[in-house]
Amino acid sequence: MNIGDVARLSGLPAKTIRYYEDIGLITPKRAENGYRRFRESDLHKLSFLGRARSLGFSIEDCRTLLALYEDQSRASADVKALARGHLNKIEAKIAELQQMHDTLSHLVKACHGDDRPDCPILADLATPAET
Amino acid sequence: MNIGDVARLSGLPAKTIRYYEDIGLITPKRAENGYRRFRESDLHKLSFLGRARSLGFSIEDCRTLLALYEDQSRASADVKALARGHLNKIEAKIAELQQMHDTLSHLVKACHGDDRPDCPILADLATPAET
DNA sequence: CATAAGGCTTCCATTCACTGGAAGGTCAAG
DNA sequence: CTTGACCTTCCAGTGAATGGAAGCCTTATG
Repeated sequence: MNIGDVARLSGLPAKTIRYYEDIGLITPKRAENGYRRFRESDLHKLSFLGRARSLGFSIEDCRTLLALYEDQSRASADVKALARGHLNKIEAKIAELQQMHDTLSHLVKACHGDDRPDCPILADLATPAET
Repeated sequence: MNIGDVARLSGLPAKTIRYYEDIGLITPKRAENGYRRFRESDLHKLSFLGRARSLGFSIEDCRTLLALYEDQSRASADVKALARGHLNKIEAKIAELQQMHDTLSHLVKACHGDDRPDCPILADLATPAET
């Protein structure tokens, strides 16, 4: 398979696939003409990576997950710990965004939004933080 | 005031303040020795920027907000539209993270997390997307 | 007066995970 | 033979800083 084929099948852009080779996540063979030649196992890895990335795992996490996946003697505890750690980060990020959201939606509601300059949003921004 | 003073007072790192000058958000004067000389108005702008950034506004949004803030004849509708747009992005991001969170926490719960290799998290990642 | 500590300057590189684009080689169809 | 779709590499840019090196400037102390 050429890169266009695995791109279609994995749903990843060809650029991204080349990048993944660059950073050593996959190591496709080369044909005589220099084209990358992908095997089923490469495609499988790429799909795995795409799914892991869509769950928000970092590239380094993906590297670890791939290694665990291929290690037949892995402990599921290791996978779970990694996922749990990522989940914690997601939760922290959601909490942070929720905080922004609450503050901002309050301000947006308070702003009458007409052609007058008076604006509670700008007033808040101009006010020293009250943490 | 030197950069260290405004850094302390605004809560922003000196590096960040220099960067803000670089991209034209502030334009402090210079003393004879080459040091940046900040005025009260610069400090005020920096605090404004810090607060806006903490609400997640992009640098370009901050630039616009600052311009609106300084435009005495602004329409509050313009500020509100910008904030509303940002709020939409926050909501989209929260929804995306919440989706990741739901999927991942389900998987984490399903993983027994012991020393056996069997793992529903890896099984999910190895499964083609079902979108 | 010398020196040491701390503050200031600029400039360059790095982060993360791609993405865009240029310049050029390869291949199959008409 | 040419067109167009692929493929290749390499370089640069994204956002928003952050880290570090090399080298002035200032202030306090011995």
